[in-house]
Amino acid sequence: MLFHFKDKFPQLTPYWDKYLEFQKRVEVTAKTVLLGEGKISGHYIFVEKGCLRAAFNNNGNDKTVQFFFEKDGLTSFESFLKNTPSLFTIETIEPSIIYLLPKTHVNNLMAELSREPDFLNIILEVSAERQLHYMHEFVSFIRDTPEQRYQNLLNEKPHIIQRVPQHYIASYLGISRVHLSRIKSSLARKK
Amino acid sequence: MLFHFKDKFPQLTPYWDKYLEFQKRVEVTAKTVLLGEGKISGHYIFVEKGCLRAAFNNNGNDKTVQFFFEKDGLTSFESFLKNTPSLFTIETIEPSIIYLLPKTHVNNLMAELSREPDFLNIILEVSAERQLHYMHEFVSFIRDTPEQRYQNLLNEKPHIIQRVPQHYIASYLGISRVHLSRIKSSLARKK
DNA sequence: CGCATTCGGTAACATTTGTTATCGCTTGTA
DNA sequence: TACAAGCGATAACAAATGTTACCGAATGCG
Repeated sequence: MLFHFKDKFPQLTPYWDKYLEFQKRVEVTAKTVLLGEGKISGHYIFVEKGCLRAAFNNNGNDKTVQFFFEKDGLTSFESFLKNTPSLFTIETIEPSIIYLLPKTHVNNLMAELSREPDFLNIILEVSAERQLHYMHEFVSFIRDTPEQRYQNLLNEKPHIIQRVPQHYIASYLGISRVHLSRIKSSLARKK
Repeated sequence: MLFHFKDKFPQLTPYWDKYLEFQKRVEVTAKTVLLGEGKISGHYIFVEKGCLRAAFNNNGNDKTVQFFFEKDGLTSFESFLKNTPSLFTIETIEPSIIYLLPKTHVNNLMAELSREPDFLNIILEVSAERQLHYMHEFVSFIRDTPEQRYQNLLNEKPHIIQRVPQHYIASYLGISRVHLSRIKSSLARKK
């Protein structure tokens, strides 16, 4: 779940701030697991500083699903919503500063927010955005070659490529580390 | 946008029925285009009988994104929401009976629905479902081989494989028609 | 009926991608 | 400092997948 509540919906700032006191600030090293695959998500996670990824283990192969950076908020959506074991591990890539808001408070916050007249529209907008995000990823797999997918990432989200170790990006693109390396050198040759 | 309003949320039936009179019933042959790629979506589409697909043209290659059957409701979500050109064509696969509800009425219906106390939760549930649908498709591309994706489809949505021409399924799986044919005969040999 | 069109199977060959192994560079740490 | 571990480039080979072409069956239509 990817919210940018404060920046995108300033009218909600008072709500958000009210729950600041319930957030637990933690500083963690790189590769710290914030939520293990199979565990039930119990917090909303807000990235103050650093960089995280959501990933899962597939027969010993580590597969990255998404990256998160400063000001991103997230949970393992399905797990958080339905109280089911998380399909993903959430772990830091860099040393990071994280705020954790326990689920009970998230629920209270939601209940309060639902009285805000704009809330329905905000929810619709946020939901639509997330839906379109995954839809575009999905369509890209049907439509594009791995090389094109890498170029798209380079054009649309260069910060990911700059900040994230390459083998994570390879698994995110659905290809092997070796092949991503080949794609890069092939693109360098073309120029 | 995939709603099963009537079946899943019986409390909304009166609203739905009230707008029945504004729906236009059409009977169309196979391969009828209901919404062209690049056009702006102006209707909510409900499938009474038959089978549709959403697809797009990629350098002359036809790529299928999703299939729809009886009781599915749909629009080109992004186009409908933002009044932007649709990324997808929506067309019939079989001769079909379709109900079309013009956008203005959809908006009115939404406005009325938003007064229903359950509506926020319903919207959340529907949105979450759709988000998870696309997320699972996306994860499947990262995780699974084409052969596994075909088997998943066979296990989870056999009606698609039974009803839809094979070359549409191939493009939906992100592979060539020839390769899907290979996968099928390889699976047949294994058994 | 006869014909064109659509659809799916198969083969041969080309290209892409994965796997394994090796190397060098960097970084963290004992 | 020295050593191990992580990371990325590259090569050689294997496997997966795409492309093109051809065939035959089914279907729709004159």
